[in-house]
Amino acid sequence: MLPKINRIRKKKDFEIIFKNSKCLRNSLFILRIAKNSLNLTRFGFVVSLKVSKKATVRNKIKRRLSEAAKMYQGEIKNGADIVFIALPEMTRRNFLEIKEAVGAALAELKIALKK
RNA sequence: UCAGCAAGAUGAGUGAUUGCUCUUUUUAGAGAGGAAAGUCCGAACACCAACGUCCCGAAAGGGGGUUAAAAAAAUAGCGGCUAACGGCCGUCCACAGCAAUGUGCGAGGUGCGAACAGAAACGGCUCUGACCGAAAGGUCGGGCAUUCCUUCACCGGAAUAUUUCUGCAGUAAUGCAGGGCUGAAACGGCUAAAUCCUUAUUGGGCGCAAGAACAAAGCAGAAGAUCGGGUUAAAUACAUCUCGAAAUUCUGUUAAAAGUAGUUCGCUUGAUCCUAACAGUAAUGUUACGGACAGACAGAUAAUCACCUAAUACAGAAUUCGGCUUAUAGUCUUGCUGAGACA
RNA sequence: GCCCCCAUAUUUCAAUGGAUAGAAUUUAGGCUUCCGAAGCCUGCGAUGCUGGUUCGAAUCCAGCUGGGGGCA
Repeated sequence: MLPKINRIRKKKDFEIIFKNSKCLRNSLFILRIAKNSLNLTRFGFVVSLKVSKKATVRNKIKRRLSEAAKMYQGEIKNGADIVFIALPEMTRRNFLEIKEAVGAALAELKIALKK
């Protein structure tokens, strides 16, 4: 799990990010990214009831996404809020596949941000 | 020994590395369940309301207490347990089963629904009184009241006075056995609801997003990353036009009230669990220099490896407890049934 | 998290516990027309699932499943 400071924790923050953020989508999840005024990278994870009815499954997806995000944390420039919205396809994938997908998505974003 | 059925228990452990939450702060310590689930019941606690209610006060008001009545709804042999319950335990009876055991169709009444068929499942039928008629039948009424027994109560039973036949048992209610008849259906007719009525008991509303404390941002102007729409040949390669939303930054000016954003409390040591002793058939209760005990708030309790093993299921605490219901791999225990073998 | 509601043809709605679950709409075929539309006729098509009560359940009772709403 990521420490508390690196998580997005307030409802207002989520609202701001959803209002003005860039969007990226693949088969596993939707990714939204926005700049923040802090000198930190923060992550948020959304797993709705539509993904799975079981709380254990939802928790597992959150933990896996969190772990994947943690591995790439160092490569991202500080000052970004990133939100992952999980899709139902998530339930059928293992950790390695999720990790690869997260890596690919973040790499694509890094190029976009540099320019 | 194998197979099956029923009931119950358990729901892994140790070490290392990395990471998270809380408490301590140098260290270290603690960290999901038997169902945490469904939200089907019952309580605690909190606020609100009302009063057949009490205390303080001159009053304003404050602090307790209760939920009487009515309505919705629930329960129902008898006795016990519990804070309470629609729950649990014991027991009687009835039913099911070879049995272990399970079920509760267990308060009282009405007898609705009933086309066809039928003597009969209620605009009917039977019994009975009066009148009309030769008869078949028709018309108008009655099926009450009293006494005794029984029940917490409502009710019910018996006699005056009656609901298929025979036999046996019984004071009786009724039970058992056999016969006859009816129909699609009856352990029926002698039955019977979860529908309707009555009685007794329970029963105010609302749920921790309850509720409490502290308490910012203000207003005007300017710039504006970025996002969305429009225009357009193209607006998701970049630059550029226009409208709207905007994190953030700068400047000026900011009295009170308020209780918003937010923060903190509520929040976890309690009708708690384990162990032992005693009381009790049991549910359960009492006692102990005894032991154990997650507390988050976009929400922690995880990942990897090794050893070990039968360890592969269902599944994630959210104010807290007591139940019920549903999901559940593997292992273990007890009882029963069937088959085979041996004595 | 706490508290509630709903489920009937493709869709929108009906239906005292009682005969084959009804109407509009959709859809298929036919009639009508030179061809369409409209109209007329005929057909297909449903009680979310599993049990229980009952002689009989869309309806009553219990448990699941799937949708939807309110409360900061």
